[in-house]
Amino acid sequence: MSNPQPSPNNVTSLADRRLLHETVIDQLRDLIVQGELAPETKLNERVLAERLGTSRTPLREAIKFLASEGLVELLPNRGAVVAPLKPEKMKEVFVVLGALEALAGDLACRNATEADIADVRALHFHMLAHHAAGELAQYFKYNQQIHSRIMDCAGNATLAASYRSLNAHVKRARYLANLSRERWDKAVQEHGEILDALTRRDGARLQALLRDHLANKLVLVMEALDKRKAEAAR
Amino acid sequence: MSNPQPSPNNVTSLADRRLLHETVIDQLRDLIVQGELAPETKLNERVLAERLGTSRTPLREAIKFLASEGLVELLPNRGAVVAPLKPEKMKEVFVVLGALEALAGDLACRNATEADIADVRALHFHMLAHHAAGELAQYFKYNQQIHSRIMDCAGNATLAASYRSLNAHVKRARYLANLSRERWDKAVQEHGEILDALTRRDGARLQALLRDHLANKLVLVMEALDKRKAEAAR
DNA sequence: GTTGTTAATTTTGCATACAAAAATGGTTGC
DNA sequence: GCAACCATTTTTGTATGCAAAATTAACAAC
Repeated sequence: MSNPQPSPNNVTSLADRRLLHETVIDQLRDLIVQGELAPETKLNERVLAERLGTSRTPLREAIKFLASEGLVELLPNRGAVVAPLKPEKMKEVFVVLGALEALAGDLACRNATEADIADVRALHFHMLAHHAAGELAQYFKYNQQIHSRIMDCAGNATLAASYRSLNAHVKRARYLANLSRERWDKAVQEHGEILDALTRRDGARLQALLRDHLANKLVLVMEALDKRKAEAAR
Repeated sequence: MSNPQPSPNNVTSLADRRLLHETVIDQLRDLIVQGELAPETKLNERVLAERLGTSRTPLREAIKFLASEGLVELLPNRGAVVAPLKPEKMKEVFVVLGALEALAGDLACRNATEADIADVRALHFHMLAHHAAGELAQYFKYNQQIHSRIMDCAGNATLAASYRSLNAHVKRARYLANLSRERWDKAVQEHGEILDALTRRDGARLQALLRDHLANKLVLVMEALDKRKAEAAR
């Protein structure tokens, strides 16, 4: 049997063999979203490629991909930089996100199964637990999951993709916003109302709540951006 | 006045010297949107690069960029194909576009200058002229410009970018929808009401009109897709 | 004829090489 | 000292080369 192992014991599933440039896209996106690569950082291809353990070609492909998402900006003949975190841009993003989340809330009230809503409720109580314990990072994680879950309940993958793309910008800002206890409590209370509206499948109310929730978050982010700017000035 | 004019005969402005891969992005997008590269066409890198007069590297970068826009799909180790035109996907896109256009309409009613509205009106009458003359291609052109113009009046570049990206999918479908005279007349009439609502800056009404207008367009596209599918079946 | 297997071809994915443009640094003239 | 200019270095943009994977074709067994 001189079979050179064509594929009898092919254990690697199709999902496993991810391509290098795809992992690079994810790595680079994480670096940007988590602030390790600060806004307006120049992306030196040689240095970054080495850091990510790859060559320039897949890195450049990843940069183009993220440029379309708006996380990096392309400067002709001068490479690329991490997209700046401009207050004006952030306002725009929140307005669009508001419309997308509102739409998702409305659709979710119509399309969610009872099991879906039970899942959101479970996440909600996890979030409450971390809020009570003062664990901000964990709180953020479940908070984010709740919003994503509602988005998924809407049953519109295109909507979800647009949301995810824009939400990356907001996530970036989160790492520099520090929540006061008062604001934090308020956000948690709003989440209670959101869960309530979803449970009663009151689409109109859920829309309004999500919009308000985002508007309050925008205030937080703007304050953080102003503060950062003030610090940069002195 | 020491105007920094780097070189006297530097006619090429910064916008002019576009990079090869940027022109490739636009060329490839046009090929897809205008249907020259049909849905599900395999993108052979060697062939396409030759056709666009470039090498594989810029082409691959362009493909990654358009993948993020959703116009092409990446198949690991199997290259890329033009994104299929699935009815399900189209429905999703229209729902999201509806929310974005409605938002734009509302913002436009608040932010547009009188000059902006006059521009839209001018485009509207150009469109009417081409409708009267039965010139479908020119009608589409002005129709599209009206919607884009309203989008611009909203004064939210992020919103506009999201709209443009999703709208590319719809444009693709347009090339296979053939408008009956009745439907065409109805669309034109709707445009009259849209212009009216904008003129009166009635945001709530403009939102509703734009949503309905899109819903009607969706019906057209779905019919065209069904028809195409039926033809493909026999 | 169909199915399964294997060799040949093609195509993709990544790395590298090379050319053009931009950034840097140093020198000169004032 | 400093501004302008030119040479050097670095970095980007594009093309090409090469290995791995996938597709195709050919062929054998049933």
